[in-house]
Parts: sequence; structure tokens; C-alpha cells
Amino acid sequence: MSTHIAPRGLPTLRQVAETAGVSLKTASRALNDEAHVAPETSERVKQAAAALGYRPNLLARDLRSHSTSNVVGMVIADASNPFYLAIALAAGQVLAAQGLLLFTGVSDEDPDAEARVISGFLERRVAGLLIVSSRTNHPQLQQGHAERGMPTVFLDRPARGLEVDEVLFDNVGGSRAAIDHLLAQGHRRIGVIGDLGSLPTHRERIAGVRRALAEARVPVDEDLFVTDAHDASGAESAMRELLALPSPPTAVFTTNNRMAAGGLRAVADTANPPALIGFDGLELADILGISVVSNSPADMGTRGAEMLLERIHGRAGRRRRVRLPTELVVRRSTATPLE
Amino acid sequence: MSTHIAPRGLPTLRQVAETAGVSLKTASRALNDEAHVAPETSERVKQAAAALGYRPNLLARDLRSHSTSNVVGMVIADASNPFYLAIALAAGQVLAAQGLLLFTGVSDEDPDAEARVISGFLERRVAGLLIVSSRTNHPQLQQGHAERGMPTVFLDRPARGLEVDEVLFDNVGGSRAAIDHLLAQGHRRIGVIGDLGSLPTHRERIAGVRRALAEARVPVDEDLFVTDAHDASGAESAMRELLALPSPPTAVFTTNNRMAAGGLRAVADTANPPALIGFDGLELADILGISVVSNSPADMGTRGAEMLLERIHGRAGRRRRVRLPTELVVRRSTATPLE
DNA sequence: TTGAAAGCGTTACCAT
DNA sequence: ATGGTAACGCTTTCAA
Repeated sequence: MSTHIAPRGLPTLRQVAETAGVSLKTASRALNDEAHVAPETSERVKQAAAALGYRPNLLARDLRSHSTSNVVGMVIADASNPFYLAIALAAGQVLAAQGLLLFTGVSDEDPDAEARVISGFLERRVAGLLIVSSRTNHPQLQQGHAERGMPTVFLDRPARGLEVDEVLFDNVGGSRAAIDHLLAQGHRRIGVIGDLGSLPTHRERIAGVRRALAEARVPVDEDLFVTDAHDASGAESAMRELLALPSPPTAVFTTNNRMAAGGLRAVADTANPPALIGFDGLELADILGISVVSNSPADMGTRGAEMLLERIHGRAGRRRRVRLPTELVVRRSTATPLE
Repeated sequence: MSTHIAPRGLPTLRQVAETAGVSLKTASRALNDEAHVAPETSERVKQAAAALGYRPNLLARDLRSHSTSNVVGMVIADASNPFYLAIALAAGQVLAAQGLLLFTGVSDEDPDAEARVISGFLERRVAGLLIVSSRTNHPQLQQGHAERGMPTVFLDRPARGLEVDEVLFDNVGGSRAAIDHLLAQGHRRIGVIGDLGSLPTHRERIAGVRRALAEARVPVDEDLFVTDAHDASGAESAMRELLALPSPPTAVFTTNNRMAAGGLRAVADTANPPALIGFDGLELADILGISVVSNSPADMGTRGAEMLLERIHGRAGRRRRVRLPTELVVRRSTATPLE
């Protein structure tokens, strides 16, 4: 723990009570607007509280009352991606409407950090958990929380081996739509630039690609599939490698917004850039004319928060697994059929 | 005595102690790795804890021990802007290295929501506060926290009337650099598209513009200054209005990244777009060739967290007000001098 | 090395 | 309508 700190000397309920000349319990009742307090007593207590700058100690309250706190904890894996912010923002709005506060911790794709953040929430007895996980297993949650009834919803990435609700995108369907579109434009050599191969999201998107190609009986050239390009500059290199192949792809599918940004950078100064399509929204994609499989992080946040609220309010029953739809948005980057 | 059931059936330290066949205090000592516990006793306690899925209740611990919690609360005003995420991410990394957790709450530019989030943190007795405020006054913080020693650092926006540390950008200097650059390129009719006029950041940036123009003895045409375009689509309309003027500007300065995105959208299909320069980084600005006054939200987060840590560790003394530098990055959008 | 008791600030229960 | 007392789960203090 951290070093010693000067005492903060915040007033307690007892001091408020003394100042107002009432008992501890009466002060408590007055400040909580409970019944059976004379209006003038209540007024006197509230003035005393204001004068002293009193603030309830929620640690003590939650400890005693066993009421779950009004905080929902959210863990996001990657804060450098506005995509996850959009989820958190939407979720926060839904929760705020119910008087719940959303506090967000960042794991930065580090499983240990994620465990620490979740522990922090759990040990402070939050009312529920929203998790964009960077893990494939969840011993903490298995051990006693999610499975003993801590309301929990996984977002964007599945909860492996855990009986909890989840909200994911239709990654397979979205990828298939992207590839089908490229095939329809006449492309047969289709490159793919993907994020970390360990990410379930990535895997599903790749699965969609393979399925689309298989159904169209287009042979798969593994050299055209680059994976583990975990940031924009990795994607940029990946794109350069693809274009330097003896027989380069005529179209490239980037599996998320960051891969798209990197890929784009690599072709920005190219004479004959390949057709380009991405997954996820991309800022300014409209101006740049980039086709995408678009999804709605806001919907994900909203839906996840709603499901969490139901659990917090006592909903029982089996896990629910929601798949949110995606939408193919065609722009300049794939508008021209291959000759 | 019947053993009580903890909320959600979580085991308590007492149950761990009973399972291990030791006293409450011994269990506490063992789990906290304090001295004076026989190794084998310690081992037995830890196994019991693991078997039961024990988690310490930090509410109880912090309540009793008066140790400040290991949580720092951060409030951000606008989560739809990746800029603030970048600040939070950097701050979180600095704090994590010291064993502190950063929890972030979003106010969405709503002063009441900000107050609620701050109350939530305060009432949970966080170790410190990082605040990107949407308020101009801070009665809560004045009343007893910031001024009684709750470590607090304001980021990006000043702490009006509050004696706390702050880290801001050199907004005036950055704007002046942008305008000086446009003037050097021969522009005399310079438009400005700004965010909410109530935002101090915005005001400072406008002040920088006026100062640069005044020093160059270029008369100010108020019709060219559009303000309160608080989102990208507002900025887009603003840009269209500017271009529709009888005597439109030859260059436009957008005072933040969102204004830039909107302005850009408006000129995307224009034959003779005005010169364009923005403030703040903008995703893909390099590809789009947009000049910017660039700043580093990561530096802001890092610096702010460092200053907060010093306060948490007991640093006394007057408030410190840091101004972080900006850098002019010239790209295609302002590369051509006006004929 | 270990344990019993007190207490943190609050709310719950049972009186008055 | 108001108040005393116990209790929440933990750490601190002091004793064994």
C-alpha cells in the first residue's frame, strides 16, 4: 500500500448529529429522507451537514447495508481504440438513467492488468461488471463471482468457459459480406490483414473469410493472409509486404479499424492501389471513400448495459448470447469492378 | 454463533479463519503477508482462502484502516473524443506502475453528471482525482475536499477558483502559430470554426487567433468567426456557411479535432477548397494531408498523473500550473501560398 | 507466534 | 418521532 498520508478529517455523521443536536440515527434518517422525521428536525440536520461539508462514507454504508453499491465496473482491453470508448459511452448513458455510475478501468490488452482491475471492482463490491476481455480464461470470475450471481456481461469478445451473458457482433456474417462483395466485383486474389491471431474477434472474422471463399470455390492462398499485425504500423508493413508479392492481391480486407488505418497509409502514395474494405467504423472513412463492414459500438454498449441491468434487478435464467448485425457500406475503394 | 452469510455468498475472513482453524487475526496476518506468522500456518490459511474463493472486502479494510484506497478517480467530459481517451490511457499507465488503479467516469459535458461522478469518487474515498471538467465552478471540491487536501489535478481545462494543480496546453501559443503560418502563406481572410464558446480551451484558442491577427495588423472580420459548432456536423454546416459568404475566407482554422473533421467533410467535394489547419491530432490527418497544431494528450496524462502522485505522497505547497507545448505540423492543406 | 477485543462510519432492529 | 445498540468485515491495539 501507499505511504502514509495526512488525515483528511472529513466530518462524520456523528458530528453532524451532534451539531444538529440530534441522535446519530435521526441524522441518518434525515439525510436519507426517510419517513418519521419532523420537517424542522430534518431541516436542521441538513443545514448542519451542509455547514460541515459532510459527505456520506459510502464504504461504511455499503458495508453495513449489504446493498450493492451503485457502481458498475467496466473493463476495456484497448483504450487506444475509439471503438471501445463508444461502447463505454453508450453503456454509461443507459446506466446513468437508472442512477448507476459507470467506472471504467483499462487493461491495455494485458491479462494480468485485467485481473487486477476486475479484482479492484470485485473487492469494492460493485453492482455489476461489463467486460471487454483480453483473456481466454477467467479463474477469478469462475471462482466465485460471476457464477455466484455477480451480474456480468461480456462485450465484443466471448466469455470462454463462463456462464454469463454476452453481446458480440456477427463477425462471421460481416466478413462473409465483405468477401462476397469483393468476389462479386471480380476479385479472386484477396488479401487479409488481421489483428492479433489470439483475438476471438479476429478469428471469427477470418473464419467468415474462409467460408465465403470456400463457398465460391475460390482457392485460398495462405500467403495472402497476414495476421498478428497488432497496430496500425504493423498493418502498414503487412500491406507493403502483400503488395510486394510476385502476384499481389487485387483487393485487401482489413479486419478492424486500426488495420484499415495502417493499410490505407501504405497505399496512400501508390499508383494502383488494391481495392480496400475494412471492418468497424473508421473516422473519416466517408471522406476517404473507404468501404467498410460497419457495426455499432453504441448499440453494443446500450444492449450490454440493458442486459446487465436486468441481471442486477434479479433476472435469473441461462446466459444470453446476442449477436449484433453488421452492415456493408460500399464506397469508392471497392466501387470499381475488376477488369 | 451462526456464521453469517456475506452478500452474494462471498466468504469472509472469519470463514477463512475457521476453515483453516486459526483466529481471525492470524488469517488476516497470513493473507497480508505480515510478519510473525509461522510459514505453515500461513500456507494453511492461503489454501483455505483459495478453496473458499475468498476476496477481501476493501470497503471494510479501507473503512477500518483509514488507508487511502488504491484507486484514483478520473472524470472526463467528453468520451466521444479519442483525445481524452489518450489522456486517460497514459495516466493509467503511470498510476499502474505505482500500484494504483485508475477508474474513469464520464460526464458527457453535463455539469450535473460531473458532480455526481465526483461525488461517487469522493464518497468512496479515492486516493486522488484527475478532472477534465465541464464546469466553471466547483462547489463540491471547494466545500471540503480539494481544499482539505484531497489530491486533485485538473487536465486540459482550468480549475477556476480552486487552488489545485493543473496541466493545460499552450492554447494561445498554438493558435498564434497556426495563424502566423496562414499569414505567412499570404492569407488575410481567415475563418475560424470553434467549439462551444463556453469552453475555456476554445476561448484561449480564439484569443490566440485575435492576438496573431492584431500583431500582424490584419483587421478582424467577425463574420468569419463561427463558434458553438459543438460537433462535427455543426462544423460541417459552419464551413458551408463560411464558403457561401460573398467574400469567403481563403483559409480556415478549426479549433479542435472534431471541428476539423466536420470542416473537412464540407470541403471534400469542393473544387477550390480553402487552406485548412486544425488543432489537436486527427486520425489519418497524415493521409488526408491536413496541417495541424499538434499536441500530446499522452504527455498531458503522464504529467498529470505524476503530479497527482506527488500530492498523494504528501507533497505540500502551492498549486502548480503547467502549460504543455504544441507543435505546428504543416501538410498539403496549407502548403500552397496564396497567389 | 497467536488471539481477544475494540473500533472504523454507517444502517438495521427494537425500543421508547 | 426519536434514540440506543448491534452489526457489517476488516485492521489495530494490546495482551498472552
